[in-house]
Amino acid sequence: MPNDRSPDPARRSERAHTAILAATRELIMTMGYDAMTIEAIASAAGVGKQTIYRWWPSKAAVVLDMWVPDVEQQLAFPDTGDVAADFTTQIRAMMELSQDPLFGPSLRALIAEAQHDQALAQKLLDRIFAPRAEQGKERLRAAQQARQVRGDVDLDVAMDLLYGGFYRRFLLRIAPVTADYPKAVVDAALAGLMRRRTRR
Amino acid sequence: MPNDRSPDPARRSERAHTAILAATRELIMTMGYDAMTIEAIASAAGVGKQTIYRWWPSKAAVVLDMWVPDVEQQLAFPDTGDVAADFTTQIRAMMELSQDPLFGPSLRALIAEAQHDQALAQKLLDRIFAPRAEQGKERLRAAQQARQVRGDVDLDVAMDLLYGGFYRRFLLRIAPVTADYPKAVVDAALAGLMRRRTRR
Amino acid sequence: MPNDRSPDPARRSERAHTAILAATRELIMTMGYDAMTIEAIASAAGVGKQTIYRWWPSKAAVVLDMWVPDVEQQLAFPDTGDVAADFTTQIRAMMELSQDPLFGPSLRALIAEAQHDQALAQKLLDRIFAPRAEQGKERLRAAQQARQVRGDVDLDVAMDLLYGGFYRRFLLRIAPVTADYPKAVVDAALAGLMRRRTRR
Amino acid sequence: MPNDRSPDPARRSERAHTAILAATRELIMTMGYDAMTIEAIASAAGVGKQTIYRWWPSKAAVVLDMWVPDVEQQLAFPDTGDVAADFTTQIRAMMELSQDPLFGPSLRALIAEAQHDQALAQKLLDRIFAPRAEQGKERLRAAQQARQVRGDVDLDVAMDLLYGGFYRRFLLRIAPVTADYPKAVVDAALAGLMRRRTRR
DNA sequence: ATTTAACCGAGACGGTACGTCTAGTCTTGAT
DNA sequence: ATCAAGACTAGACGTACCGTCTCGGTTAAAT
Repeated sequence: MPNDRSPDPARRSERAHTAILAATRELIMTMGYDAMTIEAIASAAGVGKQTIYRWWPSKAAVVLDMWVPDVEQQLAFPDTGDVAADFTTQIRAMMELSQDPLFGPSLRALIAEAQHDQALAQKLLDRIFAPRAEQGKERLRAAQQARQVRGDVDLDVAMDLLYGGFYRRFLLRIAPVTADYPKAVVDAALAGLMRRRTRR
Repeated sequence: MPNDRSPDPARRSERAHTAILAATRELIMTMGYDAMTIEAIASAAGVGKQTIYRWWPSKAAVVLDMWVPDVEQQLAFPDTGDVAADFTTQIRAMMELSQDPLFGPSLRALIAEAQHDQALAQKLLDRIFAPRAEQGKERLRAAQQARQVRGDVDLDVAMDLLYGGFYRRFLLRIAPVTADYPKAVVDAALAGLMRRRTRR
Repeated sequence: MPNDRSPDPARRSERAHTAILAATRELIMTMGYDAMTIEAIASAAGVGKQTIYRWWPSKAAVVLDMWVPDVEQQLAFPDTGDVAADFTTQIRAMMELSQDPLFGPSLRALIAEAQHDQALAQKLLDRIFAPRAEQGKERLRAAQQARQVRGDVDLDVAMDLLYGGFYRRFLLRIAPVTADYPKAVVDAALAGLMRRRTRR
Repeated sequence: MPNDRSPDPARRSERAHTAILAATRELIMTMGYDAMTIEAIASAAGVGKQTIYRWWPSKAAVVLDMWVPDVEQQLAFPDTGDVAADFTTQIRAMMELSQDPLFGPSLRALIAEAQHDQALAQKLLDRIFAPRAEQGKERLRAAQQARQVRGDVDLDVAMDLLYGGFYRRFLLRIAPVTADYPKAVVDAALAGLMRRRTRR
C-alpha cells in the first residue's frame, strides 16, 4: 500500500515527473510491462523510489498516466454522417492501438491488473473506457435522430454489440482481430443476425 | 517455468492430487485467489510444494483443473428450437457463474493471468472458451438450417455479438451484468441496430 | 557531512535553538535515543530539518549540547582533604548519572556512536571525559604534594585504575555498578592488590 | 526484527554458513564494519538475504560468530607463576587484538551496537568478556593461595583495576594503549596508589 | 523606509538499506 | 522413485531516514 499522507502537488518536481513517464515508456518497449519494476523505473529515471510511490499508487497507474494523452488522441471519434463507417473507423483505431508494441501489451496488462485492483479499474474506466463508450453512444444518438438507428435500442447494449467483440478477441484470444473485422462486426451489429421475411 | 523432467503420471499420488484440488477450492473461498499462494495450498493440503510444481506449471493451472468439471456441467448448451431463448439461457448461465463467489473472482483472475501467460491462455481457450463458442456456433448453424438465422453471417462475428458484451461488462466493469441483460443483448443482436424501412 | 557554508551565529534564532534542545530532551525520555530521528526532533520542535543540520552535524551533537551543562554541574569535583572520600564521591556521582533515565541511556548511545564518528568522539572527550580526568589528576597531584599518594605514579594510569572499572561495568555490563562499588574500587586502587610482607 | 519461527538447525546448509562467515571476514577488511551491509554480505557470499536473517538476528551477530574462535585462541591465559607477568601478557594480547585491523574496529563496533541491543550485549558478555574475566579471576585465586595477592580483595573489583583501564582507553580514546601500558597498569594495580609509611 | 540577505518552516528530492515476501529449485529422510 | 518438509537463491516490495535542495515568508541589518 502506498503513500502516507497526501503530498503537495504544487511542489511537485516537473523534472522528476516527466523523467518517470519517459523512463516508463522506454522500459515498456525495452523489457515489457511485466518485467518492468518500480525499482527499474526509478533507476532509469534517476529518481528515488519514494518519489514514484509519493505520486502513484502502483506501476499500472504510472503507465496509465504516461498513456492517456496518446490514447485519447488516437481514438478521436469521427462523425461523417455514415454510422457504419464511423464505428468501423473507431474499431479499426482500437485494433491498431492494440497492435502497437507500446500500447497493446500494456493495455492487456492494465486490464489484467485492474481485475484485482479496484482503484485501477475505476481509473481505467474513467479515463479510457467510459469516455470512449460515451462518444459511441453520442454518435448513436445522433444516428437515432437521423432515423438511421432504431429509437428503441438500449445504447449500452448497442455498445456491447459493437465493442464487446473486440475485447473478447483481444483478451480471450479466441480469434485474431483482423483488418476486415471492424467492418464485419459493425455490419452484423447493424443488420442483426435474424433472417428477415422476404418482402412481397 | 517449473518442473524438472516429465514425471511418471502412473505413480502419481491420488491422495495428494485430490487434497491439492480440495485445498485450492477451500482457500479461494477463504482468502481469495490473489492472496492464495502455492505455499499456502501446499501447506493446507499437507503436501510438499514440489508436488504441486511437479504436476502444474502455476497456481492458475491448479485452479483451472479444480474448476473445469463444474463449469462444463453448469454451461451445458440447450436446444429448445427457440434460438433467442437458448442463447439467453446460456448467457444467463454465464452471468450466474460470474456471480458465484468461487467462480467469478477466479475467472477474472485467470483471464488476468492469461494476459501474461501464453500457456495458460491456451489452456483456458481450449478448455473453457473454445468449447463454449463451438457449442454456440453449432446452435447457430442449426438455426441457419431452420432458416431462422441468416445464412451469410460469419459465425465467429455472431459469437462476438452475442458473447462479447458479457466479457466487456465483466472485465471492464463498464456496466453490471443484470438479470435482464441476457435477453436484451440477444434480442438486439438478432434484430440488429438499424432502422428498417417500413414495409408498405 | 552536513552544512553548506558556515552560517552566521549572530542571526541564529534563539526560539528554534531552545525548541530543538527541549524537543530532544523530551523525545529521549519518550521514545529513547535510538528511536529518535532528526526528522522527529524537527517535527516535535516545529522546526525545519535544515535548521538542525545547519547548526549540528548529527543527532548526537544535539544531545551532547542539550546535556553538557547538567553533566558538568552534577560532576563537580570535591576536595575535602580525604582523597579516598573525594574519589568515592566522584565515582558515586558518575554512577548516579548513569542511572538517570535521561543521561544513562544516552551516555551509552553517545559513546556507542563515537565509535564510528571521530568528530563526536573528540567532542565527547573534550567536553565530558577529558575535563573529568583533568580534575581527577589535579586532585591526585594535590594528594601527592600532601604525601598521601606516591610521587612516582603515572596519573593517567591512576585514572585508569580509579575510573576504568566504571566504564567497564557500564559499557560491557559485566557487573552492575552498585552503591558500594565506588568505595570498594577506590580503596582497592589506593591499597593495591599485592600482599605486603608483614612488618617484623 | 528478524526471524518468524525457529528453523531446523539440522537442515542448515553448511556451504551457505561458511560462505557467509568468509564473506563477512572479507568485507570487514575491505570496506569496514560500518559500511558493510547485510545485503553486501549476502551478495558477496552468493546467498539469499533471507538465509542470513534466518540464522542471525543482526549483522553484529554474524561478525561475532565469525570472530569468537580466533579471539578465544588469541586470548589464552598463561600461568607462569608470576602474576604480574601473566596479567601483563594478557593485557598485551588484548592490546594487540585491539590493533588488528580485523578485530579492533569491529570490536569497537560490536560494543557500540551492544549498547542498544540487549541480546547482542548478552552474547558478547557470554562469549567474549565473561570467559576472559573468569580466567583472570581464576588466576588471581591461584595467586591468593600462593600468598602473592591479598586474600581480602574482591576479585571483580580486581578485574576492574586490571582491565578497566584498557576499555576506558580503547572506547573513550582518552589515551592510546601503548606498548608499555600493560606493564604499567598491572604494576600500579598490584602496588596501589597510596604512599606507604617508610619501614624503620 | 526600503532594500536585501540570511534564517526560518515545510517538505519534496535522490539515495541506500532495511526486513519481508513470494517464486521456483534443491536437499534430506521417510515410505 | 515419490512424497512431506522446508532450506535454499533470487530479487522486488514498500518503508524509513538520511542529508540536500527548493520554496515562500519573516526578520534584522544596511542602505
